[in-house]
Amino acid sequence: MLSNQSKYAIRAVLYLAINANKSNKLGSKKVAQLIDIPAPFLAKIFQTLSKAKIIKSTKGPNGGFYLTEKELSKNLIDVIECIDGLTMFNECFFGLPKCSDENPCAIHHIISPFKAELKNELSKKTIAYFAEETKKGKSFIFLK
Amino acid sequence: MLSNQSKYAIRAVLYLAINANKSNKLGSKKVAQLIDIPAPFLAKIFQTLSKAKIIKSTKGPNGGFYLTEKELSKNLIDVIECIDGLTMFNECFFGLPKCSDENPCAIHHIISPFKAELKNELSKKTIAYFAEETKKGKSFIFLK
DNA sequence: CATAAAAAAGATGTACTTATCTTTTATATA
DNA sequence: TATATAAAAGATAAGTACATCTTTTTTATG
Repeated sequence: MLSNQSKYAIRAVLYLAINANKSNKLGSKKVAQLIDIPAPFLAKIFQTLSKAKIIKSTKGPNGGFYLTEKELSKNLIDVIECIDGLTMFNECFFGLPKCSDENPCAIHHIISPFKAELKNELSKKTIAYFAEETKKGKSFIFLK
Repeated sequence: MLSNQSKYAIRAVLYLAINANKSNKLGSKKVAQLIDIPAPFLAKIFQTLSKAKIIKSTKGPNGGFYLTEKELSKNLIDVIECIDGLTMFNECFFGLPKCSDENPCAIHHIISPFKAELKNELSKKTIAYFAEETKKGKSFIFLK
C-alpha cells in the first residue's frame, strides 16, 4: 500500500519529531543509521520532505534536520501525500478504474470504509500526536 | 497492496468463472482483450494459476481455460496467495519488522483489525460466490 | 577569510515488476 | 496421420522503484 519511501519517511519524521529540535539538529546519515534504513536514500527523502516544508533543514556545520511547532502540527497524511500522493486512498483494491459506491467491485464494501477511516485518522492526528504516543511508550517507531 | 499481477488474476478468474466452462473454454488472448489487460502477461498469469490448480486448462484446438465446481469452490485468497503470497496480511503498514499487538506501531490498532477482516472475507467466500454476486449485478469485474 | 561540515542537486547504477516474444508440447479433428 | 490450434516454457525487453555516488552550494566557526 505504501511505498518503501513513504514508510521510511514516516519513521524518520517521527524520529526527528522526538529526538531533534532547532538547537539539536540531526544529519540524514545519523538518522538513517539509528532507524536502520539506507543512508543516501534517506538523504533524498529528506530533500523531498524539506522542499514540501514538512521538515526544516539547515546547511553547514551543526546543520541538519528538525521540526518546529509548525511542522509538528502537520499530519502524517502530509508526509504520505508529498511522496506517494493520495491515489492509494481512491484506488480500487482490484484495480478497476470505475469502481465506486454505485459500481462497486466485489469487495468494495469492505475496502471503502477502511480506507476512509485510515485516511481520516492520518489526516486529523498530528505528527506531534504520534510522536507523543511513541514517547509515552504506547507505540513504536523502530524495534530492533 | 496487491500487485498488478494479482489484480489481473482476480478479474480474469472471475471472468472465467462467469463466462467459461468445460464445454466452452476461453483462450488467454480472448480474455485479455475482453477485460482489457496485456495478453502475453495474462498468459503467464494463467500458467501460474493453472500450475496451482486454481484454473483448468487444456491444450489444442478448442482448448483454453475454465473452472469446474472444484475450482469454483476455492477462495479468492487462494488466487492472491499463489501470486503475491500472504505476507501483505502480516506486514506492518509502516514496514516495522517487529510490529505486533504487544509492540504496536502508531496505527497498528487501525490496520490490524482491517487486515484480519479482509483476510477472513477473502478466505471464507468462494470464487463461485463472487461470480454469483457479479452475475446478479451486485458487483462488477470490469467497467469500461 | 579559509576550512570543514552538512544539505542540495544531479548523475548513475541495481533490482524488481511488468510486459513481450519465440519455441516447444499437446491435442482435437479433418 | 497431417494440420491447425492453443497452452507451456523459456528467453528477452521495458519500465519503475530503490539505492548509491559525485559534485555543488551554503554556512558556522577558527
